[in-house]
Amino acid sequence: MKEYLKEQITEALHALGLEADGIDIQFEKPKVADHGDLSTNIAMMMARDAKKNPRVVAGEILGKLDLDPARISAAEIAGPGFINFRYASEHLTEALEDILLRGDAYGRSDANAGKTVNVEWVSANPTGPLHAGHGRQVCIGATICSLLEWTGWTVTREYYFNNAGNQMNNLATSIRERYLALLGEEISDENILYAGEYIADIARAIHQEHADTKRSAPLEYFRKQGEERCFAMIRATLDRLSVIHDVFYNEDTLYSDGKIDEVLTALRAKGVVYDKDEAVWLKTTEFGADKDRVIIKSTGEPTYRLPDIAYHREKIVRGFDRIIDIFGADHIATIPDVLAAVRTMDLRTEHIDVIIHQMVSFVNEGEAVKMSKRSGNVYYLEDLIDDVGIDAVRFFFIMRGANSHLEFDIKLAQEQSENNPVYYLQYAHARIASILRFAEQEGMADLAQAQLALLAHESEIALIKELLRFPEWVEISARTCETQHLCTYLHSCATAFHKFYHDCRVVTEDRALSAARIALCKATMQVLRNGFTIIGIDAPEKM
RNA sequence: GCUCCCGUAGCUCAGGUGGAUAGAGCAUCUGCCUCCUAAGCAGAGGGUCGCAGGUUCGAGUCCUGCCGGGAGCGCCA
Repeated sequence: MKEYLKEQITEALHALGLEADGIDIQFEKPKVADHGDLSTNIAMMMARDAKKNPRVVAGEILGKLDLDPARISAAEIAGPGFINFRYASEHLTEALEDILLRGDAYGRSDANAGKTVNVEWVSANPTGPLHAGHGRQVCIGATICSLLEWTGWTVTREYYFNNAGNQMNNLATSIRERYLALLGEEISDENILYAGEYIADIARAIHQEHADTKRSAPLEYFRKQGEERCFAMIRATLDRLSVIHDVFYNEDTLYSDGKIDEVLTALRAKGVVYDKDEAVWLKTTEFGADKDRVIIKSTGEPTYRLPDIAYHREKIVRGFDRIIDIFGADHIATIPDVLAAVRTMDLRTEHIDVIIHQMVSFVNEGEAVKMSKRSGNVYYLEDLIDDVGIDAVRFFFIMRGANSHLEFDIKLAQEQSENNPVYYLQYAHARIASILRFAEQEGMADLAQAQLALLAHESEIALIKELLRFPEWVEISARTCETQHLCTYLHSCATAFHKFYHDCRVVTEDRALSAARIALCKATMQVLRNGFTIIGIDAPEKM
C-alpha cells in the first residue's frame, strides 16, 4: 500500500513540476485514529523549496492524485500540512484473506533472500553453567536470528568459546582438588579457584565413574573433563530454552590451525606490534586507544585479544555478507581494538554490526540479588527458568531495548505470574482456541462462505488494521535488531483482539456474520502464533 | 580522569526513518460476567520527557555543555 501511494504521489509531484527524485516519501501511522490509517508529511517537506504554505502544497498534490477507490477511500489535508489516507474496506478484506492464505508464512519476506549472515552470541566460556544474567543475551540473540530469517537472511548461528588459557587451568585445578578431597586427601582452599557447587558435582561424577583411578591423572585430564561437563550444562540450559547454535567455534582450533601465528606474523609485518618487558604488545594507541595492550604475555601465552582478532579474521574470510556480534556491555572495550587490528590486515569490517546489551540486575522482594562467583553464590539461568518458566524468560529478556538496563524482578515474576505480560498475549491465543472449539461444537467451523465484508464493527476494523501491520513490524524489528518492537506490536494486537471479543460475539444465530468473525479469529490466531514462533514462546490452546 | 549506555507517570519501561493531544504494564480508585475463557474490557487520577542552550516550520527524538545512575579502562575474558 505504501509503495502504491509512493508511486501516485511521485507522479503528482512530477505533474506539479516539483523535484521529486531525491525525496523519500515517508508514511507513518497517525497516533490518533481520527487522522486516518496512513499519513505523509511530504507537503511539509516540499513547502520550503516551493516557498508556499504546506497546506497549499498539500492541496495541490491532492488535486493531482487519482487514487483507486478500492484501495483508498479518502484522502484529506490535516493539521499543519499532513495528507491523511484512509483504507478502503476492500483493502481490509483482501488483507484478511491474505493472512489466512499465507498462514504460517504470513509476515515472512524474501527481502534479503540469498544473503548470508553470521550471528555470534552467548559465547560463554565453559568454566561453569550460564548464570541468570546470560539469559538476556541468550534470548536477544535467538530472537534476532529468527527475525533475520523471517526477512530472508540465511543465518549461521555461532558460539565462540575460549577453551585455552589460564581460566581453564583454574577450572581443572579446582575440580582436581575437589576430587582429591573425595579420596580423603587434605586439600587447600587456595586451589579452589571456582567455588560453585557444580565443581563438586563434577568431581563426584568423576569419582562415581572412575573411583580413585584418576588420583594421579594429569591436570589436562581434569581440564578436559571440566570443559566437557561444563559445556554439557550450558547446552542443556540452551536446549531448555530452545536456543540452538549451528557452529561451536573454539579457541583451540585457532592454535591447531596455525591461525594465531598467521595473525601475529601479519600484524608484525604491518608494524603494529612490538616487544617490551618480555611481552608482545599491540599498538592500540594507533587505533585511538589510550594505551597499548599486551597480546602475548611474558609467559608466552596469548591474552584473549589475539585469538579474538584471529577469530574475527576467520569469520570475515569465511565470506558472510554480514556479521553480527552480540556482547554484553562488560565486553565493549575490546571491540574497537579487534576491528582496528583486523583492518590493518587489509580486511573490511563495514559489514560487521556489534550489538551491545546493557547489564541485567535481579531484584527479589525489593532487594538486589547479589552474585559473586568467588563465593559460589550464583543465581543460575537454570534457577531463573525454574522460578519463572521458559516463556517468561524468553519474553522478559527481549521486551526491553538492549541499550536499556534491565531490572528483572523475580518475586514479581514468581508471585504475580497472572499479571505477567507474556500471559496477556498467550491468553488471547488460548481464548481464540476456545472460541473455535465452541464454534465447531455449534457446527459453525465452515469458513467457505465467510463474507468478510460483513466485518464492519469499529472493533473488527481496528483489529484487521492491527493484523495487517504485522509484516511491517517484523521488518522493522529485524532491520533495527530491536526485539522490543515486536513485543510492543503483539501486545497491541492482543489488546485489539480482547476489545473485539468484548464488543462482538463471535458465535451467534447469524451464521454468515459468525463465519466472518471466525475467519477474523483465525487470522488473529495466526498472527499471534507467528509472532510467538519468532520469540520462541508457546502458543497454548488452553489456559 | 577518559570511553560507551541510560535518565519519560509512584514503580518497571515503550515511544522505527524528527511530526498532530507523550503511551503501556504494575500500583490506587470506579464500573462491566443468567452470554463463546473476567488471566478480559471500559473509565479516572497521576508528567517542568534530568537541567541549560542550539539546529528548524516543528525536538522525548538531532547537536553541545552540565548534573545524576550503570558498564568498561588488566600480562582476566
